[in-house]
Formats: sequence, structure tokens, C-alpha cells
Amino acid sequence: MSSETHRHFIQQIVDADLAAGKHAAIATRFPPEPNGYLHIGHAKSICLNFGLALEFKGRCHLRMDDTNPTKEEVEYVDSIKEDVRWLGFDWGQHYYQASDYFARMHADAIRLIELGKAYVCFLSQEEIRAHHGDEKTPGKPTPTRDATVAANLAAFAQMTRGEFDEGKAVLRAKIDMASPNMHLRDPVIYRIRKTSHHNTGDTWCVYPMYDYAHPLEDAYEGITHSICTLEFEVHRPFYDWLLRTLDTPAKPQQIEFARLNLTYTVMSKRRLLELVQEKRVSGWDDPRMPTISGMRRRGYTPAAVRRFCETVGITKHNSLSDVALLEHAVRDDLNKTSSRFMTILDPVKLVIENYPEGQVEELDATNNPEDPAAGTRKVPFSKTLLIERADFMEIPEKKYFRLTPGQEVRLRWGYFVTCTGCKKDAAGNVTEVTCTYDPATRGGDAPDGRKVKGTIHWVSAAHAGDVEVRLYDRLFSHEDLNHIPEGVDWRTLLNPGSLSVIRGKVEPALLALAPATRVQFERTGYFCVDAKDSQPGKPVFNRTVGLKDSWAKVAGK
RNA sequence: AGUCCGAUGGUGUAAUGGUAGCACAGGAGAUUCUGAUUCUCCUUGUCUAGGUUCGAAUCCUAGUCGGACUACCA
Repeated sequence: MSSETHRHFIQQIVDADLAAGKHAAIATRFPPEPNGYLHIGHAKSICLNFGLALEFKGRCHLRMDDTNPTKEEVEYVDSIKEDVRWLGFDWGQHYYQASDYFARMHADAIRLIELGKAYVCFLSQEEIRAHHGDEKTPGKPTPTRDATVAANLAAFAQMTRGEFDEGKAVLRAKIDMASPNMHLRDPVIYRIRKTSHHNTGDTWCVYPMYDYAHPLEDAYEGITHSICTLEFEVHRPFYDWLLRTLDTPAKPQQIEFARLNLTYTVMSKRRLLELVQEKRVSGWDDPRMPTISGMRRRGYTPAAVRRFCETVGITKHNSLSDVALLEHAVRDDLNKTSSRFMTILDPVKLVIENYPEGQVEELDATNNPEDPAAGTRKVPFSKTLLIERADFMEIPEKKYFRLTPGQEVRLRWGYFVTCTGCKKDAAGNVTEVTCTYDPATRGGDAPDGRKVKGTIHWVSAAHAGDVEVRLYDRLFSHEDLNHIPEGVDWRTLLNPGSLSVIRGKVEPALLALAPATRVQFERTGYFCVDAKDSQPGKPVFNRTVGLKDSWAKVAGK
């Protein structure tokens, strides 16, 4: 993490601009295209843009960049709004859509033509590409490049009226066909799309391209700092050219930063969309997805996501962040905020031989040792309990602190018990562990002050609820999805064990939790009540992230 | 290949000409009614070669490596 005083390069730019009196207040924007769900990479951008506005008491606009009717849908618009709000940000009155500016952008295109800075090109897509040239070859001018303003005006009007079929004509900016920057070789700024737009319907059949629309949207809204990712660096000269040529009152400054990459995670919308369409996941909100909605369903907190975004920082060089950073952020938050419960995911019976048959006690358990205000709850205790299979070993490994014949352990919030042995079936599987308890240790403390090395969790067999538990692991088994071995399909890199569904035995209190409640299963991990598939009294639990397990490391050696 | 951008431990980042620091991960230990948490300590780094300077991670030059660009996507 950076030091308290560290300011990243964008903050420094804003500091300088404000100090120089360049702006009275700053305005940033988060401009997603509604063609997919937001993911953790967008969260980084959202935190940056809204965070800057908050820090400098400026404003941050939420703007749908809906300039391509063939790809965008209302479903995405709604999910984007929900996700930004969930992350904890508020755009206030500043919700905009590129499509709201279509008329104004169109008028500006006409101005551009009048200025002699744009012309209608009738070349086919292939011809345009052939005329484009390459790094060492300058492009060739289109036949109509030097047509008169009147002819271009007329042609653009025809385009606008729908008199040409899709692909028959485009409007191009007239800049420099020999520029070393390809984006300055007369870029296409309007194309014909005879598709209904989710917002403007059939009003238009010409739609602006991103390169043309974006600077204008920013200028119309008075954006001061237009922050985008590194790949738009080469587009900046056009961004500036357009604002200069049209002499817009506002001259927003485009600043690029490095997008987020995460280990074992795909971040491209295209791939995410394929995972959904090919049903390799249950949907955009599948808890294994790096989408905001997936992480929300998985049990991540907005605070943890924001914290993570702070941790990875803002720079101009590409990097691959370890997903462990994200996991740490969520554990750190959940540790402080979630109530603990006892659940057994791989049960084996534990019978307390000297505990009275039929007796049931209600023991007090602390909900969250990190937060006394979380209070306590009652947990039923009886002669026959269920414990984790891993908490018993007939022949113990070195430093094994759990149940093994002759060893005493504590049953959390219960009693000290001493293991007496186990019963097995014909195949040699342990079917029951037996022990005796010390009645003087009720609640979990020995009056004589003796200590035990291990504490294990349990549930009363007769009182336990039976629930579905979904154990999630990383979606991919390959670390860097941006670098895949030659000839390998990224889909084959999916982790076949990314989801396992099991049944768990839980203490009664867990059955009454509201959907989306986040809890810790003691000694196991953080889980949350699935908001979609849970039924009243029948919760489904999603594992958000496991607890750190240093014993697993020791035992694995 | 051209143009542009970048390069600090295993990972992510600080240090803005003056002691290379932080977080994660990893290791060792202490504490603990979660082998969790917490706490302590430790390992590991300035891409290379020149230059400027009393002094360079920082400035300059060249090289190397990585990324972006050659869509009627954004």
C-alpha cells in the first residue's frame, strides 16, 4: 500500500490544474458501454473517477456510451446503475447517455463538413482498409476526399435520411492520410446502422463512432478530466483535434491509466459474454465471475472491493495483480464485520460417552470476537454431535492438536472432551468418534486453569439443519489469461473444480438468516446466503473465500 | 517494421537529485476458546551499458524487454 501522503499521477495533475486556476471545480465521468456487465476492472475506474470527484468536491457523471445500437441493451443499463450504486457511489443528477446527444453531435458533424474538415466516403469497408496504408506506407485519398462542402452536406443528408444501405457510405474526418498515427488517417466518424436503438428507437440510421462521440460528450458535459485506459493513448491526438477544430467551449483533458489485470481471471467483456452465452457459468452474476454482480452474490463487500482498488494503485504501466490481494481485502473486511457460526461440511459423529442421554443444553456463543456489539447466541448441545472428519485422526501426525485417542480438546463454547477412540465400518472408514467430557469445563474454560492445544467446532446432530453449500474456487487454472500458450483455447483453461456443491450440517441459528447475509463458518471460511436460490428456512450458502489455513500447509508438507 | 507508452523484491506499489519504504505472498516465532485474527522478526528489488552530478530508481543517450495502435467496436 502507498504511504498516507502518496498521491498518484492523476491526483497530481488535478492538484496542479486546480492550483493553476484552470478549473473552478473538477468533473469526471464513468462512461461504460451498456453491452455487458461491469467487472472488477470497471470497479477500479469507478473508484478512480468517483473517488476523485469526492476528494476534490467536484462531480462525477455516469454516462452510458450507447453509440452502437447493434450491441447494446437496456438490461445492461440497469445492471450498470445497480452495480455503481452497490459500490457506494452516487452520480446525483448527473446521469447521461450518449444517445441524448445524437442531434447535437449530428449538428456538429455538419459544422465539421462546413469547415471542410469532414467528407462522405463511398468506399466499401474493404476499400477503406486497402486505402489506409500501414506503418511505413501512407494512406491513399478516397476519390471524394476533395468533394465540395455542398456535395458533402447533401451526401450526409442522404445518409441521415436513410437513402443509402448500411456500409454504402460513411462520414470521415479530413485530417492526414499520411499520419504515422493511424487514428489520424481520416477516421470514420459516422456510419449507417439501420437498427433500432434501445433509447432513440428508429429516429436515427446514422450513428457516431466512439472516437467522434466521446470527446464531444465530455465537452458537452463540461468534463475537466477524461480518464480512460492506456489503449486510448493513440486516440488522444484525434480527441484534441476534434475539440480544437470545433472549438468547443470546454476542452476536457484525456488522461490514460493502466487497466486492471488479475491472476486466474479473464477481464475482457467478450470472453465474459462467451462464458455466459456458452453456459460455462450460470450467468453474469455467477459467483465465480469477476463481475460486480458475481462478486456481490459471492459475498464480497463494497468496502473490500474499494479497498482493493486502492491497493492496486493507479499507474501507467501494465501489470498483473495477484488475486490474493483481492482475497486479502475481503477477508480483512469480513473478519471485522461477520458473525461466526458453526457448520460441519464433512461430518462424522462424535458421541460423548459420559454425557446424559437425552439431555440438551443451550450454550452461549459469542457472535463475533472482533465486535462485542454483535452479541451472543444460544447453541444446542447434546450427547451426539457432528464434527469435521478432518478433526479426528486415529494415528495423529506430528503437532496434530485435534481429536486423537487420549488427547483432550475443547469443543468451542462447550466442554473439554478427551478422545477415547472410534468405530469403523467394514471398509475401515471411521463412522463414529467417541470421547468423554469434563462437566466442570462448561462454556469452554477449565476451572483448574489447564489448557488444551486445540479447539474444534461442532453441531448437535439432532438439532442440525441441513443446507446446500457451494464451494467456489478460481474459475481458471491458468495464471495469466492475457498470455496463453500458442494454439490453446482459453476455454480449456477453465478450472474444472471451480464449483462443488455439498450438503452441510449447520447450527439452527443459521437457518433464519436473510438473503445476502455474510457470515463466517468457524475455522472454515466466509460464506453468504445466496440471494437468488435461497428459500425461507432453506438457505443456500456461497463460499466467499476460505480462512487462511496454516495447518493445511504443515500437513501438506 | 513504424509511431506512441512503459520498466523498482515472487506480486502490486512508494521514494518527484539526498538513508530504496509499504502492502500482499512466502518463512520463523509469540499470543489466542477459530491452526483464524493480532503482534514481532526475516528472505527477496531499482532492465542493461554509457553519460551528467559531490550525489542518480529519479536527469540525458543508446540498447533490451513489455504493451498499445494498423475495426463502418468501445
